[in-house]
Amino acid sequence: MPRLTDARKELRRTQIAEAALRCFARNGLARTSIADIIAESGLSAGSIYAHYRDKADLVRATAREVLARRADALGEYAAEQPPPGPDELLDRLVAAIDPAAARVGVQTWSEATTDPVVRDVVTDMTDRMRAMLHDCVTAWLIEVEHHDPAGAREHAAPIAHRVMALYQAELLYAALRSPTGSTEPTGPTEPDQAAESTESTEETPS
Amino acid sequence: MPRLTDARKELRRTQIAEAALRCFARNGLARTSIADIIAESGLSAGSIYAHYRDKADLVRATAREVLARRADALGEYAAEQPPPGPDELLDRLVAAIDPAAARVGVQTWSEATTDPVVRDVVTDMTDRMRAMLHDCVTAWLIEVEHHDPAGAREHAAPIAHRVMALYQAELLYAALRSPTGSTEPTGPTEPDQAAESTESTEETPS
DNA sequence: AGCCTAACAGAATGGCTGTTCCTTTTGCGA
DNA sequence: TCGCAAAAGGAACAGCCATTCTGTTAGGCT
Repeated sequence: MPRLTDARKELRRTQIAEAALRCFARNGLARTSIADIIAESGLSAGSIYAHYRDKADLVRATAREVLARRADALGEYAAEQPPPGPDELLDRLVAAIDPAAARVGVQTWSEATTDPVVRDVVTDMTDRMRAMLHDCVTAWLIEVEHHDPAGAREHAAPIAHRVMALYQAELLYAALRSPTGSTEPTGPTEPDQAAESTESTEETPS
Repeated sequence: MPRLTDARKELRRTQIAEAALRCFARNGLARTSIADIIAESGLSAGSIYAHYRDKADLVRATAREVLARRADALGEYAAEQPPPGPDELLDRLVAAIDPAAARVGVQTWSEATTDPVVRDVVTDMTDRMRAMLHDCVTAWLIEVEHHDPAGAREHAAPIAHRVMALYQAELLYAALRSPTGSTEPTGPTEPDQAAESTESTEETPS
């Protein structure tokens, strides 16, 4: 094959990224192997490594994807006229949460704890979303609440901060509420039995 | 050695768990190998496996530990007289956040996404903390705000929910703000600067 | 249409990881 | 104090996993 056209190349990249996303949502970032992604995407190792430098690169790409999708949703809501108020905005954002994406989102936060690149992606996206919220709340204060335009932005800042925080908490709750990972999609592996309680307290009198 | 006395056994368990905690805070749950924990604790594989069934068991134990520590801090604040209001309670909780513990806490959330046992631990602890907040806010409403005792509990519920959510979001921010892990297996973690004062929002959450 | 090159498939590999096994040591009960 | 069994040490091991390599194929450019 010659160098693929940009459109086709991007198509393959998203094909891989979405397969990875499904795997991550199912089994978590750490417990997803390249073999899993190969099985899920229907491609091969060679193909994947032709499009992503390594696994960390793929993780970063999906992290960007998940966060960007969220930011897009927010931007959509925030651009409406008249500008929605903070409570309504939060309600809409929460209602639009996709459990699978929420799981991967939380995993992304964890990854950000360790990987500086992912951390920057997360903080950038968070700041961007907060800025959009800030704009929206400011517009709402002025246009709907008839707040004094002079101090509106300043007044809106803590509100935007709070909406962002509450949204992220709801994201966490959605991730925890949704069912835990299933077995692998293909392959005859025995279903892993969940470990029983593992705490100490040996009551054996021996 | 015969079966160790209970006190000594628990001592070894916490010695291992705290070494693991440092490793997790430094490199993350997934990137921490048993070899790392061996090096950090100064013990051996045989010793570790005498006290914990496997790595997952150790992870679960540290997850419990981290969350329990947080719940204890909350319980301490909430038991004060007169009962602190939601804003002050949140400020205190946020000020008491330890960056290393916050990192491991976020990693715990991620693990809860995949491991049903950890998920139950996280949800149980979250519910317990929320219940404590609920009690505290109820007492505050009645004793400080002179709210009608009849509907106080009902009125306090959404407030407690919000405080919990805002606290968890601040935990996330602390985890992202703190420096990313080093590669050195150095011993004690140096305390990072605590979060600045969180501006109190204009009013109690509606 | 035809070539040329990069995408792709799939096996090979080497390093690392969790866990176990066996030996040595040592704390505790008697 | 003595002895024993459990705990600690640490090497060994088996399996997995990310990545690479070698052909093979097929898409775009001329």
